[in-house]
Amino acid sequence: MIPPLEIFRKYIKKKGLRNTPERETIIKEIFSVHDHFDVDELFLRMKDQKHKISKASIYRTIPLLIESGLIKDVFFEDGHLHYEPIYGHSHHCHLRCIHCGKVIEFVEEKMNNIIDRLSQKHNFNILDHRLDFTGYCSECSDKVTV
Amino acid sequence: MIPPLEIFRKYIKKKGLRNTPERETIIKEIFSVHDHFDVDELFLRMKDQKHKISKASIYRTIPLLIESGLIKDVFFEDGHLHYEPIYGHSHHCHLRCIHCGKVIEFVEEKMNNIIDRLSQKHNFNILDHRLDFTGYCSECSDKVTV
DNA sequence: TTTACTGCAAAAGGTTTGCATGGGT
DNA sequence: ACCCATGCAAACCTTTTGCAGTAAA
Repeated sequence: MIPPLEIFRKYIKKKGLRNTPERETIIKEIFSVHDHFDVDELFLRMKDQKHKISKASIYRTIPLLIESGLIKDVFFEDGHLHYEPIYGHSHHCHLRCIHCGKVIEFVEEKMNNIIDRLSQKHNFNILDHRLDFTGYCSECSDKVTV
Repeated sequence: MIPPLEIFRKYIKKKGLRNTPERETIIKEIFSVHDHFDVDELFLRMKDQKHKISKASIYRTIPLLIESGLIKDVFFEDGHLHYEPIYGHSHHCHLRCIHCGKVIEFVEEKMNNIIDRLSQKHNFNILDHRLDFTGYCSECSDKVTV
């Protein structure tokens, strides 16, 4: 598999932009963990590792990462977007506990059928989808017996 | 069917809060059209009808409308959340064109099966879900032949 | 050498909040 | 009468932007 950094370098070259150490550091940090992140968390993760990269650079890099297919925004919570790395990971959906915040990821095989059917019926060129479930996980549904 | 206003009045009473003309006006305006809205649009719709209700009141009312099951937030776009009335409407999903913004709503019957299966498998008490598709609609996929 | 990128700080834009007034119960 | 809700404006928070300096290509 082509590594994320290579994907990004090709994208940058195609766009006639410039690659920088800051951008590569951001990508390395994002792909060092397969997990959701928001801008502030990513900023702090890099700060912990003595990488002094400004939030402005993170904000300016994120659209490039989305357009190159490396990450995508997965949900809006606490007043801001949360992202996750998608390159190299199969498309998955989320099951999120609204009490403890735990997220379970799973792959829903039936989605392809649904997409085919919808594309035909509504004459849509479907490029992406998101399927998310919210509720209480096993531990929390005991605690929160409303 | 119990009207939205009645639902809200019951909710308010149960919570020991107070009902106000402002809140009722907001609910009437939201349910006068079955369509997505954001805070600013709602504010302007009411302004057009000479209802001088502040944005602060809208922002303070929205959580009550969500908790009482009248509306929910459906997607984040252009830097803010968009809502839609859900009370009295069957649960539906969205097919959204990323070029012209057109939204098609549809009901996906298979979701109940998926929910049952997931609830069992992950021992989750699933309360809500959202399934959204994005891509190009029939008109736009011609224009945007990348 | 050109000009895109960075960091900083200021600005912008949406949402929340403090406060005095008003109004539901 | 109590005290929750309102409107206003200020505060808040996340994101964007202007600018001067820096560094890819």
